[in-house]
Formats: sequence, structure tokens, C-alpha cells
Amino acid sequence: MESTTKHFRKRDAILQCICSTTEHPSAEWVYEHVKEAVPDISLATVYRNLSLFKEQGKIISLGTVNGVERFDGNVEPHVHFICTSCGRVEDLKNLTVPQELNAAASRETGGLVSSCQLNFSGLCKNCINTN
Amino acid sequence: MESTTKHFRKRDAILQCICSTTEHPSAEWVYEHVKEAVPDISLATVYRNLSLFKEQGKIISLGTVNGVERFDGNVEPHVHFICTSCGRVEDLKNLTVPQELNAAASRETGGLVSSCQLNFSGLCKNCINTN
DNA sequence: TTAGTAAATGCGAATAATTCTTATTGACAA
DNA sequence: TTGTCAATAAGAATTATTCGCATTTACTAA
Repeated sequence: MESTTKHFRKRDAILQCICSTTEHPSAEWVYEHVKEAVPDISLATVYRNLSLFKEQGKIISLGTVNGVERFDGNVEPHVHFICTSCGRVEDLKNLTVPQELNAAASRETGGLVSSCQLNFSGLCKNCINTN
Repeated sequence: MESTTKHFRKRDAILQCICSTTEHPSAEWVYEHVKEAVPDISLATVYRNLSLFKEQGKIISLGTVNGVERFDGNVEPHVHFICTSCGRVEDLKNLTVPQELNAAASRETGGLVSSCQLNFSGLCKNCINTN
């Protein structure tokens, strides 16, 4: 159910923003973009809601790139490529991590594995040429 | 060649510290532990040398856990498990990422893939029982 | 020995990302 | 209308990390 009330307008705008981009954005990026539609939003609201969404499993954190946390509205398990030069993050649609690895990891650690992330890093197509 | 000069005593102590533990420590942890042998070391020196080692490929960064960057003196490709509750990081010795995935990732992105990291997260053995 | 040098370091200030505090506002129920 | 509670804005506070600069160290050449 979409919320038509004004009460969640900003919260919804934040989720909408992150779910409709493939940028794997930072909080700052989300802030700048949501601001276009909702000019009176504050950066703290973005941070607060991003960590709420993260807890709720509506988005995931990719960890930090150059010291800044990056998020992804696509919560389906998938593989990322991170450019160490420009910080761009891309999805790798043709590679997957076999599900059975989760079980294997649980077995080896004796813990309870709930997710996994496979990240490749290097230079992206653009940065190879520029450097 | 090991450096017997006093010039690099602190630098060596830092590398030695991180290479002789399986803690996957933070800068702060390294600082606290090096301080026992070298009491007059400063935290800035630890940070400075950790990023030097990282550039030189002598250590790797695991990214941040709870907002703090974690390092690993074991630069051989291997898989990690990160406890989302206590922040503990363990090596998974029985799992590996097939080397050919690097080439596949290069192909798909058109970029130059230089490394990859596979991280599982969840609750470790201890935290399952405590929670 | 003695300068001269360049790198390594300590210290504290500065920075930047993120979180917290507090007062205010909006939505809804009684 | 009033009470309650969640959502928010604003900016202060916090915390990890980096920077600037003076000092120390080790090595070299005189």
C-alpha cells in the first residue's frame, strides 16, 4: 500500500529514490536528489531513514567506498564491481554466489550466516582509459 | 631482509603486529598492542603506516565494521565471516572464490579487476547463544 | 667527527561522515 | 478540540581518520 499521507512523504521519497536508481548511492547523493522533489528535507532525515530501511531489510549496505557508506535498493543477492579510482559501483548480472555456500559457511563457523557479499574491485572501463 | 636499524622500529612493529594476529584488527587495536612493546608510538603513526602497507600490498583492508576500518595481514585471497553483533571477523579456510571469476568479472564490466572479496555476515557462535 | 639530507615520527589541530538532542510539526484517535 | 506519538529540522556533538609542522633519526659525504 502506498502512503498517500503527508506524514511519510519524505520517508517514501527516500526509499523511492534509492530504489529507482542503479547508482548505489551514498547518503549525500540521496539527499541531493530527494531535495529536488522535497526541498525542505534534511540530511539527518536521510541518514535516519536509511538506517531504518537497512534494519527493515528494504535496502542493503555495500560497505564504504572511499570512506563513504553506499547503499543499494536491490536486496536480491547479486555481485558488485567497485572501481577503486572513481568509486563507481556496478552490478554484475551474470555472476552469482552459489546458495549452498551460505550453508557451508554456517557449518564452518558454527554461527548463523544470514547474508553474503561478493565484491570485485579494480579499474572500471572509463578509468582504464583516463589513467 | 629484516630491518635491524632503529629507523624502522616502529614501522616494523606495526607490520609485525598485524601479521601475527588473526584478529583482523582496527587501527586502534594495533595501536594498543604495539604500545606494549613501543610505548611512545602515536596513533597517527599507526594510521600512516597502515595506509602505506595497504598501498604496498603488504596488508589488505576488509572495509569497515561498525564504522571502523579493519585490516588483515594475510594478503592471500580468502573468505571472511563477519559477526554483525560483536564485530568479530573470522577466516573461512575451507571456502574459496574460483579464480576464473576474476576474468569473468573483467569481461562483463570491460574493466580491469584486480581483487575480490567474499564476506559472509551473520551471528557468530558466541553471539547466537548470548542473544 | 661533523654537517647535510631525507625519511619517520609525535603531537595536536582539523576534517568529514555520521549520530544525537531538542523543539516542533503532522496525523490520528478520543 | 485535545492528547498522544511518530516523524522531522536544525544544528550541535561525536568519532574515526588525516593533516600540518616541528622534531628526531639514520645514513652520507666531507
